[in-house]
Amino acid sequence: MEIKAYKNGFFIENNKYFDPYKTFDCGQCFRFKKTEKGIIGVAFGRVITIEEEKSGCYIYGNSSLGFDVIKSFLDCENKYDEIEEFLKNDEIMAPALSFGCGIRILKQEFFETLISFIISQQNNIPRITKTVEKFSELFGDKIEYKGEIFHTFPRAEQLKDITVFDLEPLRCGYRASYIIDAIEKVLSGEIDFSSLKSMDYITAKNRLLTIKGVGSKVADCICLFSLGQFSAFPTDTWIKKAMQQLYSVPEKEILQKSQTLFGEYSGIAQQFLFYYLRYNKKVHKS
DNA sequence: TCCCAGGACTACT
DNA sequence: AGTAGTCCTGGG
Repeated sequence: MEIKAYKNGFFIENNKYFDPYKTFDCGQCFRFKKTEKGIIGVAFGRVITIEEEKSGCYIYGNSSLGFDVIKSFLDCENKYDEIEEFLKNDEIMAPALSFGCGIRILKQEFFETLISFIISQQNNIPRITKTVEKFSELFGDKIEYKGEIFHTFPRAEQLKDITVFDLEPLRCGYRASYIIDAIEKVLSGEIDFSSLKSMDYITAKNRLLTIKGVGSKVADCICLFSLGQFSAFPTDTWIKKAMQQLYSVPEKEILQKSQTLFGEYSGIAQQFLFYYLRYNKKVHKS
């Protein structure tokens, strides 16, 4: 997908394989919201807006955005037309692909993804959003943009010496101690983004599993949404039900089956399935 | 009041 | 090795 520098921002010409609303509303990120014109939120320490016009999308930041950063964030390199075409060979997936066409996998900041998806367990999206927002308010940097206050998601260094007590305002319950463990492991270098990025999917996932509160599902979310591991197939309760009912796969074989069905694009298939299920709650009863 | 929500841990067999 | 119970919290 082509992205061009335009004034002090960027422009993406109308493209059926980039729908900002679907992309930011398919559950992969928690810090963007709808506006009248498009989407606004915080990532990479900046306020980012995406506004849809007749000819395409304009992307701006409160301060200048690196071309490479935004290109990577929106996963401009991958060819979603080809990927979707490939996944459409599976007739069960086909309707989900048509329905969700335009979803892209965001490549998000590692630390934010790690903490956000720890918070996400046994939780619902509105509350996850609130908790992540509160976390940023408490520990991140304040940004004022067009009369509105935003907060960056804190870097690990900004969270030195915090305890579960400091997280009490989050009201995130037992997850607080998990967050503390994650912060400690990142600060000690035990969990290190650049080394994780250099690992293959399975090795990276296993390393992530050493963090308390990070199980298979959360680890897969981190692999997919921040490490660019598209083989990852986050299996939450919805996906579990769908795989059991649509593909008649026993629970234990879901991950394996995803690899044979979708291979290196498992993560993309997962997002389309998830988006489809959330809006067509057919496969909801056990 | 009880039950559950985009899981994971712990303590049992 | 595999699996129930349990865990914080807020909304229905």
